[in-house]
Parts: sequence; structure tokens; C-alpha cells
Amino acid sequence: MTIQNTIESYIKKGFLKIYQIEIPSVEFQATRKEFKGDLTVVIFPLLRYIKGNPTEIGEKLGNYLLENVAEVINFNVINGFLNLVIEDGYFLKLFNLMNQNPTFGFESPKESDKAMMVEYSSPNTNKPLHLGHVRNNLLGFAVAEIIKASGKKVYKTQIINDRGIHICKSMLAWKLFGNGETPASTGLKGDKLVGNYYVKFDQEYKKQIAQFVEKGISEDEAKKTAPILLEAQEMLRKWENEDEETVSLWKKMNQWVYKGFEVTYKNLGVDFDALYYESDTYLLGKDVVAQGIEKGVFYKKEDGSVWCDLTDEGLDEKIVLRSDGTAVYITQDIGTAIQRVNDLKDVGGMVYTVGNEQDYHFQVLFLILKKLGFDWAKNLFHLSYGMVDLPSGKMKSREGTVVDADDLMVEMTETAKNISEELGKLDGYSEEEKNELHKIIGLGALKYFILKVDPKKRILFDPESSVDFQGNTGPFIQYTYARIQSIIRKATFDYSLEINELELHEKEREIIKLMSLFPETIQQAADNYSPAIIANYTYDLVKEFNSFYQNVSILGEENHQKKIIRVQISKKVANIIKQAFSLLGIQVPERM
RNA sequence: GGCCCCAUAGUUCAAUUGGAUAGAAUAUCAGAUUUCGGCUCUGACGGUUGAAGGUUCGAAUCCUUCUGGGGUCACCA
Repeated sequence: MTIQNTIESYIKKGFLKIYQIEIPSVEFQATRKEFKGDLTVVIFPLLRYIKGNPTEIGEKLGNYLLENVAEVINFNVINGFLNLVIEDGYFLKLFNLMNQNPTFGFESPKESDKAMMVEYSSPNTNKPLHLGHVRNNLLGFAVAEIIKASGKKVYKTQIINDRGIHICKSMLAWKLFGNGETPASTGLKGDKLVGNYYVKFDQEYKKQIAQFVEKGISEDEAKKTAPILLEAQEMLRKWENEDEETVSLWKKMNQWVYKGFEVTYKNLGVDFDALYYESDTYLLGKDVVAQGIEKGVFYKKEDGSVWCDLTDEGLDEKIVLRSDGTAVYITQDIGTAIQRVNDLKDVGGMVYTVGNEQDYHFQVLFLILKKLGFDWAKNLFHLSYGMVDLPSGKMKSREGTVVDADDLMVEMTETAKNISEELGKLDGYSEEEKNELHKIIGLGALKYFILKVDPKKRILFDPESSVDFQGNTGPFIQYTYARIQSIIRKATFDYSLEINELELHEKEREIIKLMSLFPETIQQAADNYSPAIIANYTYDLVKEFNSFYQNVSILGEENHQKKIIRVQISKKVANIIKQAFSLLGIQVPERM
């Protein structure tokens, strides 16, 4: 039972006693720093039940609590806010409780609960991953970890877009201009090699269009009839007819790409539990369309195309099957969603990490699945995020104006190296260990930079100015962690004793209060699908610790009990930093 | 044009989901520390929360209109 619950029940009792009125709930908030107190009761909502002066009501309730709740040792009322001062013993108890629990804040999944499936990354296999994918991957991974920590089973998944005209484009360009190049022969990462040919296709295509236009053909016409495009379309037909040569080229080049992606994912620190390939799923959903017609959710037009009428919901009509009977994008998505629940029976909801340009698509998709009557359809969430812009504008793969994911990670590691060498705290580290450390810091900076902002907002990323290492940044937090580790290494005495009675320093109280919020912060982050909430909490905790560190002496403290609790607090703060950062996919170093 | 998202110190972000005097970082300036790591800490400066109305005891947050930016409105994915 938390103090909040206790106080809530006593306020209800007190209110009943003083005013003879029952109240359903009490609103709490943490007391603002500028006022005295630890917990605040907001009086205003109570005015609904009893007319009166909020200050007077606050005084009466405060007195009641003072008499009846042992932990409440003082109170004050300001502007309708009842601030309660809680005794130190309570905070000590609170601390000891969380200190005994090495996974404090993390809920283990309940067997009875349904699992969530989190989809992210979902790349095309015709080009390497870029900065936009990086945001997608970091967000998806972090949200998956957060949901897991909040007490739900999670499956991480991606759907690999391995077929379609865009894939054929790079295949064709390789066939025409590749001279049999392979990743081995060029020393290039497979995804890079294939990506180069995707760019090559586009260059050739543009050249042909220009030539046509010169001959007096309209641009629209030229775009449709450029020979290289027609050839790519022919290739797609061959692929769909399972032409042996085409399929084997497709397999070969996709393997190159997968090998390359594997490296990028590993460096990025993300992973998946289940993979789906569009080449396996692109025919799914057609049978569902038939069932949907029977149920009256869909209807057929004269030309044979099938539609869903969403005008009652304020949306448009949406096509779900072409007149020639083939599937469209949304048909696949309907089919794939159902397939996943069939594959993994305990899935009770899904999170789709996809950019906000597809907001409308997912609105429609979720609505259709609901109309089809799937009970899990109410637990679908589009984790929509804003674009990552460069100072030069939008990134375009076809034009090669992208920030490559691999290059970016290398650059960040380089920057970390330069900064860390100035500091020189790494005596005794081997080159290998140093490189590993620079990677941890560089990636920490990048990941934190991206995850600390609300997913919905667009990010401007300037590769020139790079990412900060000071202030509200990953390395700053990592640094604090490393410094705590340094203290712990030096604390060679036995500090395992549990302290139950001690007068706490103001900074100690503050930091215990903040640590105790970790569990609800995780829940809040999970409810909002927002890693930013974890990032900002961690930063607050670190700031509070630095202030504590500045104000009290830890190892130099003469009072043995105080010394013990300060080491314990430091260690627990480090532990929470590590846990919180693990949710963001960021590692913490022992030294830096 | 219809619909959706965004707009907060010079800059990058917060604001306990409707609560107290809108907070941090950064940059600039001034200071602290003989000490557990000088990537630390304490101050100062910086705001008509894009604009105007409305609801409320109380609005950055909710509603309406407008302005600016982005997205989306394919038998593409």
C-alpha cells in the first residue's frame, strides 16, 4: 500500500466525517519544488461536492490527516493546494523496498495477458537504410522494450518489402550495367551495392525521358514509355510468373541486401522475433475480401472491383480489390494482420511503426479490421512519427541525397573518440575496449538525440553540427553513470546494511522521491507509446543526482549510517539509469 | 479545395494529460569547488505559449475562426 493510497482513503473518510459527503476520488500531484511538502492534494475538484473556500477545506483535511495518518507530519495550504510533509521514515522504507528489487520498475508479463506485436523497420530491399529508418528502428525497438517492461509479452517483427517494381529496377540496372559485380568482388556491403544500382536505374530512366522529350514526345508519355521502365515492368511480370532466371537473380540480390541489413541492425542494436516477407504475404487478404462481401462490410461495383464505404465514419470509399481481382496495398495489410494473429495465437494487439505520411492509410486499415469484427482490432496503434529533415531539405534515395545509417554511426563513433581522448580516463584499456566504448558513446548520443523528442514532431538533423554531448544528451547521462561506478569501485567497505532510522538530507529525500516514480513513468511511457518520456525522466534523475553529488559528500561522510545510505542511493540511481537506458536501446559504460 | 499533424525563450526540447509564478539544456555573462572524475554545481539574461474569440474556479493543453509549415486525398506501395 503506497502512502498515496493510504492518504486517499483517509481523505475520503475525513471528507465524510466533516461534510457527510462521499467523494469518488482524490487528485494528487508531486509538490512543486518551491513549496514545502512532498505530496500535494488538489482541492479544487472537491468543490464540486461541497461549496466553500478551498483554503478552509484544505485546512480541515490537513488537520484530519495530521491526526490520523502517522506519516504525515506537517502540512500547508496554498491557493487550494494542500501540501503534505511526509516523515523521513517513510522515504527510508520506500528506498529499502526498491533497493531490494533489482528489476525495480519492470513488471513481468502476466500469463493471462495477451501479447503485443510491434512492427518496425520494414525496409525495401533495393537500397540501404538511411536516417529515416534509423528513427523508425530506434522508436520501434524502444517502444517494444517499454511495453515489455510495463508487463506485456511482446513480439518484435518487421515486414520486408522484397518484391515489386522498385525491386525490379535495381535488379534490371545490375543486369544491364553490373558486369557481374558482387559484394565480394567490390568489397561493398550488399545493400550498398544494390542501392547503387537503384540510383543507376533512375539516372538511366531520366536520361531516356530527356531523349524522348527532345524528340518531341510529351513528358508524361515519355515517363510511361521509357524502354528501361517497360523492361522493369516486364521483369516484374516474369517474377510473378515465377520465371526461373528472374527469381534466381531476385534471390541472389536480396541475399546480398539481407547480409548488409544484418550488419546495420547489429550495429544499431535492434532485433526481431518474427520476420514477414512481402513476397509471401502479398496475395493474402483476398479471401477475407470475399468474407467481407458476405458480411456486408464490402460491396462489389459493376466492373468487379470491391470497395468499403467509410463515408459514415467521415472518410471516403476505399478500394480493397481491383477490378482484375488483384490485391492492393491495403488488402495485403488486412491479410497480414490476420495472418499474424493466426501464427501467434496470443497476439492481442499490434503497434505499427510507420511514418506519418501513412496516417490516413492506418486509420482506414484499423477501421476496416474493426468492421470485419476482429476483437483485437481495438488494440491497434499506428506509432506515427515525423520526418527527419536535413538542412538541405528532404532526403530522397533515388537522388542519393540521404544520410546513410552506417556512415552516420561511424561518424558518431569518431566524434565520441575525439572527445573521449581529450578526457583520458581510459588508462589500461586496450584498443579494442576503447573502440567499443566510443561506439557506446557515439550511438548513445545519436539514439538519445532522436528518442528524446516526441515521435509526432519532425526532426531537423544537421550532420555538420553533429550531435551535442553536453546538456540533455546521452553522453551526459552516460557520464554520470560512469562517475557513479567510479564511486562504487572506491567504496570498499561493507555497505549492505539496511538503514531504517536516519534523518535524511533534503537532496536524499528528493532523489528517493524521484526514483520512486520510475515504475509509473514506465507505465506512462507504455500507455503513450513514447520513449521520450523515459528519456526525459532519466535526465531529470541524473540532474537530481548531480545536485545531490554536489551538495553532500558520499565517501567522505563521517557518519557511518549516512555514508552507507549515500552509497546505496548512488548505486540504485546508477541501476535505474542503466535500466531506463536499456529501454531506449542505449548502453552505459563503466568508465569513459 | 476536403481531411490529418505541427507551431512554446535566439536555438533544441519539457510541462505530472485541465492545475500553483510555463521549466530544462544550449549560447552569453557572473560566480563556487584545496575533496568522491572540472563532461560537476549556483546565479543572471532570455516568453503576449503563431493570432483572435469562447468554455472553466483555473487553458500551452479543450472548442470555434484565422495565419504559417508539413502530410494526404491512386484499381502505387
